[in-house]
Amino acid sequence: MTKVKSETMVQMPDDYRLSVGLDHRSLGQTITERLRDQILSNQLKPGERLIADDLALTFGVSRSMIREALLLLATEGFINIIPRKGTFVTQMSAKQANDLFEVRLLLEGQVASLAAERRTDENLRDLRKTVDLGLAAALAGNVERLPALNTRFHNLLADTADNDYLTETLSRLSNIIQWVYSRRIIERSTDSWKEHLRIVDAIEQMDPNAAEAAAHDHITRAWAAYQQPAG
Amino acid sequence: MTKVKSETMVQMPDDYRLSVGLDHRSLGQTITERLRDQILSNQLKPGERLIADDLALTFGVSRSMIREALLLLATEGFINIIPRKGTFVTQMSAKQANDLFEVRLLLEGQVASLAAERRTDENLRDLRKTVDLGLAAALAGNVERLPALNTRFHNLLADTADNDYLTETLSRLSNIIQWVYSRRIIERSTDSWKEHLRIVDAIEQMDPNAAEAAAHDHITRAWAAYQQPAG
DNA sequence: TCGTGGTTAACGGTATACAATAAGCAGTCT
DNA sequence: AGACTGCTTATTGTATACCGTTAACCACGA
Repeated sequence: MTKVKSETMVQMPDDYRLSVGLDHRSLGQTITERLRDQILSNQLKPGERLIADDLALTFGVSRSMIREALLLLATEGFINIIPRKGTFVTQMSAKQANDLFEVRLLLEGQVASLAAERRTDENLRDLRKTVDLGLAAALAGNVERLPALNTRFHNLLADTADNDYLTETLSRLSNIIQWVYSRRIIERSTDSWKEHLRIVDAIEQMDPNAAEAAAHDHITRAWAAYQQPAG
Repeated sequence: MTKVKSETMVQMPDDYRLSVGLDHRSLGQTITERLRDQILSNQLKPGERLIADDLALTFGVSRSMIREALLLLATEGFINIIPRKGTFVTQMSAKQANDLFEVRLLLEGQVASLAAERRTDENLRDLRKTVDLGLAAALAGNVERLPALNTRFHNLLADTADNDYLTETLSRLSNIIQWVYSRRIIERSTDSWKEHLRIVDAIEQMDPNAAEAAAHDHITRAWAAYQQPAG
């Protein structure tokens, strides 16, 4: 936005962003999100076939944008592109869900641990505020606010851990995790937020081991709930 | 971790693949690989701008395919798409390299640990064979074979750990790891393969903690070498 | 030296075309 | 009836042409 220093270098825009991968973009990105939302909200069901032309029509964009979105969603694991056969919403096997759980356990534990090492007072304040809101909402049965708060909490944790790659890796998985676990999230929301609280407590004490343990505990309980026969 | 039980679900093509995300496809995929190779081999240098039209011309494909490839490479972190400004080969800061190291340490440690728990005799045989080849090649100064063997070793480890998500997450990072660390890999190749050997020994004993420790040690040494002033 | 405005190259996105292929259907043969 | 065969159609993969928008460059004048 200010001066462009033209050096004898390979050309670089001066507001070059250090962040990993792509940043915000509009249409393709937007379509990706809208499609992902439809998958998350179960409007598009596992196993269902996605037809590019139809999607282009319903979203009112060109097929190029749909292709772009499908490609991205495939890298996130939401859909499965089988060349020349079609694109299908992913159906997760029990083994895959378990694999996902293992990875989540690992990553969230590390995030909590790093967050405990590196937190600032401001981080802590934000985390506390979010946990307060989340716990209150859970107790009040205010379920529609919970997913957003949950996402916020995990994003704050990631920020606090201050590792771009870890954050990106985890956030890549977190959408799909949310998808898999969603059917159980609501009914254990109060417990879940109490567990969040324990993580934040450990972070406040700057105790990495306790934070990691609390995160592991949280994920393990979520997993146990998920595995219980649906009721 | 064994059989997949097929449930009564929505329509599924009968050769539906269980794997995560997209599978093989040709052109876009091919272009992605070729571009990635050019980045890995430093033909395209960090900070360099990539112009879609030019790439389309030089690769002899349409801009659509280039866009597709660029999108994918951006998700892998090799390039950085800045809307309305351009696409640039990623330039990694010291902090980012460090972030990457932390994540790698975590993931490789977990892979080694799981591999130690779950290995079969066949896994072990394959790992040993690869390490033997790698160590021999390193000692013989046969450097051109090392990258492929290294990749093979890590792929075998991932297979042994038997967790699709972990494998995919790690492999997504491994390309870029290879890129970052490449300038130092060759000069410590013998040490590196001796460290691999220690990982395999621990896996043979099915000792997860030892395997994880050996993996951590390996990554930490690679990191230390990377950080030394270039010579 | 600093703006200021015009020009241009590249990008974001659309529309359209076409070959290749998978899937379904119709009819045929046994 | 059931299996085989070939036609038809829907959809994908890829290319191309096109246009509005914007960032970068350039020249000029104060």
